[in-house]
Amino acid sequence: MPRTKVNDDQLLDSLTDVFRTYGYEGASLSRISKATGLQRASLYHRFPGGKEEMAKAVLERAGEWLSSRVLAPLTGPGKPTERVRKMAQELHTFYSGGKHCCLLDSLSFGIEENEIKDHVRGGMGAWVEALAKIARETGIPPKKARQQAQDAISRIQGSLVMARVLKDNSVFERTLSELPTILLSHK
Amino acid sequence: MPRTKVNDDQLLDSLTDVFRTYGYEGASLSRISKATGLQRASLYHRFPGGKEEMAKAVLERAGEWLSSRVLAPLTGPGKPTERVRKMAQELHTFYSGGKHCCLLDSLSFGIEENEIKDHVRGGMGAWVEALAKIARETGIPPKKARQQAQDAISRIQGSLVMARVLKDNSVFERTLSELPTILLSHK
DNA sequence: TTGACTTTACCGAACGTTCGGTATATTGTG
DNA sequence: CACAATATACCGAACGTTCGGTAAAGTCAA
Repeated sequence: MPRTKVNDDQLLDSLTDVFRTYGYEGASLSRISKATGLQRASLYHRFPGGKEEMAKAVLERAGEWLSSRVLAPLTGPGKPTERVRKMAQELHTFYSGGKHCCLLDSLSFGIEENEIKDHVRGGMGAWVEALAKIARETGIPPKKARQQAQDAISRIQGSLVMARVLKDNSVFERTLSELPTILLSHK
Repeated sequence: MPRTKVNDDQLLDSLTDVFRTYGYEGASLSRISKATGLQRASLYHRFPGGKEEMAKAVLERAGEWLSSRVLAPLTGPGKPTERVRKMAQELHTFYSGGKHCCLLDSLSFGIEENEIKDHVRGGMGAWVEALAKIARETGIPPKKARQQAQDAISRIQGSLVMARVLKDNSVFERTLSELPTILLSHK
């Protein structure tokens, strides 16, 4: 069989880039075609379900990425503080130092309630839960642990918004460096 | 001459709603037409410059709103803590308790660098500066004051994102209630 | 007061372009 | 050849925008 022009991983990389930059609606097939180097029909060959299937595949892989790289360090060995610092490192890579938008934000923007939004909601919910868990492990009461987990993610999301609006990723960088304090403070 | 079907204020209200929900690209003339009750051609009578002029008018008014209602209390009478609490109240109204997106976020999403994005950037910059100023007034060193101002806005933006994704405004509500602490902490 | 004239607000229809999606043809490899 | 992968050409619908025209309110001379 003829060699694929781009392999699945490269394809999903490009798709992820378009979806997180433009959102679901804004990710037109023209933009996707240009970003991937494949014509419309080729895209429909790889994703018979069209744009929605592309978005779901992107979300699927991002979810695996979140689990295996961002959340996994939280349950690994080492002191909790050190584990959170490790997560911050992974987040720095994931968001390219604040230059990228969050897929969970982009893909939930400007669309009606649907499966994609459900998927996104589930992803963020899992993230909150994972952060709350490690906070509880350090002896923080459940309710407070949950609040600090929410605050941590809220600050990550907010700093990414500020980075995009202000074209300045300094708040994002500082937020990541303060993550252990934000999440594990016993005050 | 004939009566206007909707006055300028009502018109801008509807426009604001569409732009902050769908972003610039996502705010199609069809959606705008439906939201305002005016046909496409009528919209071009009110805004000869088209969609871009509509967005600029919306931003203009939002900027005035920000200055007169959100930022003004910060320079008014009363203890700093009380003034920040007042701003939080206004923000609660502005964002309808977290049910609305932030226009600065929506309108800077998914578009290339242009006048609108400049306008948005200026608005957020002014907001940061106003918050940093009141923090400095309480004796917080300039650098730390600026960081706390950034954190305050970062948390507001992030909690609005979370409210949209999770369909739960509790983080937003709590963030507003903690604003005085976030902004004016001397720790 | 009347009727002609101007101004203003709005609308229906159409412009060329792009949208998401598809049917068909071409290409390249086993 | 068989068959997967990509490309070409096209579809109806929606995009932002423009144009010609209609109806209502204001102006003003007769």
